[in-house]
Amino acid sequence: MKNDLSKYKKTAKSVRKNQIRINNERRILAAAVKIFAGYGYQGATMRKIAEEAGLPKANLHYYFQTKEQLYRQVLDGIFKDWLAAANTFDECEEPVEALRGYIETKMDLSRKRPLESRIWAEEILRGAPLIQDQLEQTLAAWLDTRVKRITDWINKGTIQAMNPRILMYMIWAVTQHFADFESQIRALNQQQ
Amino acid sequence: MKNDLSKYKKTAKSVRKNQIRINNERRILAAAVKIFAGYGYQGATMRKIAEEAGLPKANLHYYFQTKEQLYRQVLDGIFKDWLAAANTFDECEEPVEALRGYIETKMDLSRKRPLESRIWAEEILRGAPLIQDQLEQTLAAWLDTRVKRITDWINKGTIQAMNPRILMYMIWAVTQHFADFESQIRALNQQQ
DNA sequence: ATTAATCTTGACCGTTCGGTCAGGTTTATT
DNA sequence: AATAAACCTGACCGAACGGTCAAGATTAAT
Repeated sequence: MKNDLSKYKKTAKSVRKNQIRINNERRILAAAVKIFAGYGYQGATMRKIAEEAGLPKANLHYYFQTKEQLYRQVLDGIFKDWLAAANTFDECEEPVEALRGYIETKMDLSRKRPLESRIWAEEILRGAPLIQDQLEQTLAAWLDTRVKRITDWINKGTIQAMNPRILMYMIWAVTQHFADFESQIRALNQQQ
Repeated sequence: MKNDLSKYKKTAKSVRKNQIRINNERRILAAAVKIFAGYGYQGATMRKIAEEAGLPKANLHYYFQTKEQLYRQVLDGIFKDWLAAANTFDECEEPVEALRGYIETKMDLSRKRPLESRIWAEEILRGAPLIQDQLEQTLAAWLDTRVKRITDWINKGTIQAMNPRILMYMIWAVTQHFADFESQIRALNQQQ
């Protein structure tokens, strides 16, 4: 098998991946993000990604065996960013500060990485065929602990009572909306 | 040209489209909504739509010359529903009632027609290649008049001051989120 | 310097796509 | 009953898709 990574463990030096591999994988992943965001999974073609990366198509298949594997790695990267941003929720004890910090971090993410937000949105739109497991396990667990935290605040009377789960959905909806629906917002803001 | 509709104007009876044509166009459009919503524009194939409609593929091309024309008609239908719902905004003089009515109508639309909402979302996600004109003209005009109405309320002191445009974006974001991200919400709600 | 591992790539393959078309069938008109 | 208009559809087409492969080029290890 060409891409069996165990071979890299033979020598001390190649414990880390070769620099060529690192560079090319990065280039391909960056190109894949652009193309997947612009055309969707089905609309994106290996040819377009190869052009964007400035490499021959066959070379992409050397580093990522299939289009689906490449797409999975893109999704994994997005999910990691998502979770990293999510942890800002725990940095403050005070509900106002915690929520404000989380919302600001999410807005920053939408502003700085709109392409990733759109890839995520399209995956969910299609029924989350590839990331349902991660949603039901990792993300659901993350949400549960935060829901409990908000519930504690409500019980202590620190904040007004409401459905914590719905609150989180609304925060996600609004913050991601500005990345996902950017073309609509730009069209509407344009005149005046 | 096979589908030149001017031929229907020859006789009094055929001023309206033939019943066969009406029925089949409806069947095809209904199937197209399901398939476009489930797979996206690129992922949807004429073969899948034909299967869903229970018709041979060649028959689809008899009523809709190209895949893009079929897609455009689907989008037009969605846009009309969208605008019809939007007009409930004007039914009340009171800001609280007007906004509540509008939000409820939008939520109803998300609940009853989630497929259409997802098709719209995907079109925007891809940069609105086919509906940019409608966004910049019809929808922008609609939004402008409502923004002015909200601004009037603010100036009269009837409601708290805020950015009316952003308010509308937030309403859209939250109401449509429950249709567009349904699979994520279902995955997260599932455990408890 | 030699060998082995890794990387590169043009050419190619089977499949599926949107779309066409000839020719038959059904429906409407006279 | 005859003619015309509308409808139907299996078979087919060129293009583009994801993916493969053999053979050469480059880099690393000895």
